[in-house]
Amino acid sequence: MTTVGVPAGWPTTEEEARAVQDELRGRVVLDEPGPPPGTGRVTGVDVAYDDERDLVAAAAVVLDAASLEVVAESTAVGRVSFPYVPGLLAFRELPAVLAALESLPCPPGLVVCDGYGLAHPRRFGLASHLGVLTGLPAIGVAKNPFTFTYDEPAPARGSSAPLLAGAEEVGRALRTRDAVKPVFVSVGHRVSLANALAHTLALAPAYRLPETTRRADGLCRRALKEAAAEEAREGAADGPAQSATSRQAPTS
DNA sequence: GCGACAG
DNA sequence: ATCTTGTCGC
Repeated sequence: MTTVGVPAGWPTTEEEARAVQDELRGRVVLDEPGPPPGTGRVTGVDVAYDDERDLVAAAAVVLDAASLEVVAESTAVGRVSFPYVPGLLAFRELPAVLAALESLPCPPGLVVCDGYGLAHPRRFGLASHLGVLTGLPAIGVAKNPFTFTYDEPAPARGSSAPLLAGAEEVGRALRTRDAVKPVFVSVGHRVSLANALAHTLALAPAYRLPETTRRADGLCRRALKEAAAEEAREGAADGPAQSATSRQAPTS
């Protein structure tokens, strides 16, 4: 069990949060290709909320990039530290995500986020922010185009089209399944766009979303339900504090 | 000013 | 994100 406290100096207001993004975006590294797709480890992170009970649960699931089998996983539960504001998602999700990542029993390798990296109003979305704070290579795979525009990619799996902010390409709309709505991939930190696309495709052999986000989504939802149940059980005394759990897949 | 808007 | 049953199709 680890603690999920809010990082020191975490912004309280939208103005502070935007100032943090403006200051940190200069630290994003864009000239590294990142780990080769299909090798090493890839970690998916996701967060689930219960605003009623002021609970947030994050999960980190480490997969073997070649087999897509789960190598390790961890969860972290805490209190909501920031409201959802378009463009400031990282301030709502990162405290719990960072806690989950820190409680992993092994290195995460490439981190795949549920959201955007460079495809962001100030070019500093969740995946870039996570990358800068942890130093880890990171990419963003989102389910919606946010405020960006794109032309429909060809229907075949693997085809993609530029995700545009005006005339600037901030990512790609990538088809992971034939004739199914594309996912929106953008670079986070220390990974090239070409590799971000290759990783995403390799992680989504059967479903629209990468296995990393599917596994992390399922795990954080379970963790949230358990936390809500415990909250009710304890009558919300001191609150179930903020904790994290992790486990390693058995080596057979 | 109004509407849109990752999760 | 979350509220939510069944249903159409491979």
